[in-house]
Amino acid sequence: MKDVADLASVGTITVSRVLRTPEKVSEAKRNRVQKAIEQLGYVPDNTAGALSSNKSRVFGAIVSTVNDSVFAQTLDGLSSTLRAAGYELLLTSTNYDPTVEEDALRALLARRPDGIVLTSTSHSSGVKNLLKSVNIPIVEIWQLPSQPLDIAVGFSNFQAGYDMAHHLIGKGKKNIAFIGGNEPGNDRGRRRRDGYIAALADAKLPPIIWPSEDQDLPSGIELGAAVFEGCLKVNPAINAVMCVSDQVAVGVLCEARRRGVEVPAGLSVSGFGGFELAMSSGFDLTTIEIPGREIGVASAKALLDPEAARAKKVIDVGYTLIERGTT
Amino acid sequence: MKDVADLASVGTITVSRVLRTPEKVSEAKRNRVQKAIEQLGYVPDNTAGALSSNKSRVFGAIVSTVNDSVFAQTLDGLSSTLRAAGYELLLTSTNYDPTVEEDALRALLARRPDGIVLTSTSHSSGVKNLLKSVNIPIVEIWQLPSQPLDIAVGFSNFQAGYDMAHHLIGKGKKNIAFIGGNEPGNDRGRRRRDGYIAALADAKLPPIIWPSEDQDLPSGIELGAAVFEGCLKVNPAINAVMCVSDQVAVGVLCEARRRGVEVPAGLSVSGFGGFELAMSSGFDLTTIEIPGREIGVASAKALLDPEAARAKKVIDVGYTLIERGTT
DNA sequence: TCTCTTTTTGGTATCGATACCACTCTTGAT
DNA sequence: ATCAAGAGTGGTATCGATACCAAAAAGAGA
Repeated sequence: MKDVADLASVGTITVSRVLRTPEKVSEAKRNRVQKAIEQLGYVPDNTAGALSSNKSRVFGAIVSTVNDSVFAQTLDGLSSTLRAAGYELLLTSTNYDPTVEEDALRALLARRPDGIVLTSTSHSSGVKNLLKSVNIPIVEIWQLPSQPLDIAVGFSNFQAGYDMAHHLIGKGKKNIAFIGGNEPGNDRGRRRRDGYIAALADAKLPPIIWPSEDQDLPSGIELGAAVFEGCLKVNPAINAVMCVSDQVAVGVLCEARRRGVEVPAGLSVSGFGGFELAMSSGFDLTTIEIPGREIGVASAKALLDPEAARAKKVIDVGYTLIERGTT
Repeated sequence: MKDVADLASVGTITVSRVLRTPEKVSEAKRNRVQKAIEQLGYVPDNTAGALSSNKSRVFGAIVSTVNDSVFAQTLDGLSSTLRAAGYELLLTSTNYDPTVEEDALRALLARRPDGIVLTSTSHSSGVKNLLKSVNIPIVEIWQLPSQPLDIAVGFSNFQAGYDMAHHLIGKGKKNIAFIGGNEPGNDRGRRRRDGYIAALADAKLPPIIWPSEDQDLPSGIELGAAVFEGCLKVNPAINAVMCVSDQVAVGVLCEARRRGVEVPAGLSVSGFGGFELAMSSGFDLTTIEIPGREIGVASAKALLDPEAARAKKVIDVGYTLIERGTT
């Protein structure tokens, strides 16, 4: 930076100002400085800037997994929006292991981020203390927590589960099973299940949940395929399955086709998530679509302007129940 | 850090050593320091450490998209391995827009990363110059470049395309079409296509490629579904389609089922990628599986020990052709 | 016991930017 | 012509760690 300043015959502080607040520098000097930067191939050192200004221009994200298409969209929206504003994203994933969260957070805080995004909503006390001790915006995303730490961006999984169950009930189905939602560390699926239970209770229908907590079954598509043997055979009265995710629903649909089960006449199937596959022509799956990218964009905005976001506290991006051919 | 040092009655440098090289500090002082750290809830400031040591303990990644399940696995492997070694990952995605790469790289370099991972292999001269001017390990992943900038980790898309085409030829198919691979900015699909062309040339068969470069068609599952109208109707002799990705292949299979086309008797279908769906029970798709996570782990290792990696220069993780029911 | 090596420890300068304050130079109003 | 307000500019201290060097302590061999 000194070299640039010398070449342009200005003080170092002017170079700094050209980069951060160019409007406060006269045009003549600004041009001279910019030419010098170009000429020397100068790349500023943000680590130094972070130290002196106490602003790192970096945000941290702790996500449960990047390996999920709708999560990935969120990350995408987050990172693009932040980058457009001149910020960068420090990414850490916990792989749904809650014990990793505190370590990850500590490592993140050592980088002095200007804000943090978290995907989980239940935190250990160590995590809560760490978050309280730093004075930066904290954004919890996806599941809206009942007691937000600071700012929350997402939607209500409970309500989504309720709505979908209500939709199936409205189609005249009386024996509706809920499939999945018992993965440890993933409380979002559980909330949807709770919404389902509430909707059935309101309609005075008995809930059927499969698999039970203690059964160790594969998740995803394979779980859906296993439904026929594991669940429908045991309880043949079931004429609708509400799946915790689109992946599971696709598994059910594939297997239904193979077995010649008619959908939705013999069996209604619903999904959740707006997974690409569910939207494509092959399946025509009724599902709840979550605006994944929008969650990312909204949380980026919350990080960039925490005051405005704190005024709202909870930003509900909502969801859309998309009725298609499987119900 | 000064507070911690005072509380433990040692110099600040000793505190620093407890954190970075604990084996060089006597046990008594080490314990005292660690207790003081705990007691004060001290979180070290890595931005300051980065400035003085010229080592940021952060690596940068520029990926084309996070929104792809196999890519996501790579990111996952990368980030887990780095975090285990005490490093963090700064993530930037370009969304397949090559013009973004230079900007993203410049922003990344301002953070003084200790190394960089790139997914694309063709770079603008500005990017190349920037990379040359910094003296840190550069790892290009997925597609193995013919002229690696520094270190490369991946596999040969050309060879994978060749092998799959060879497999189909071995099944007695004579009219094999290649579907997809023309998305701008994604040269990996193009390489697979080139491998396909080479294999067909070796077998003295004419290549059929759809859609052509100038056709603007949706990609992914929908492209597969469009094959029947757009391609097979025009050229009914085609009895095998080799798809650029599993997504496209799944689209073909769905549509084939609907139309009652027998697979593989009437039409062989192959995919690429090892997308979860292709491995699950519903489709039984012949595909090429890429060890996505392993690419991430291997590139993390290359970043952490660049000398060992540079000795090899190119790390080929290979792929596996998985023959299933669709061919 | 003494010397010599090795280990452990601390003081001070330093990394590269920005904050803060002070100063100069405009500009426009009186 | 004089003054006030504001814009533009630069000097210097500072952020919080580590590098480098020197000194002290501990151990080893005679």
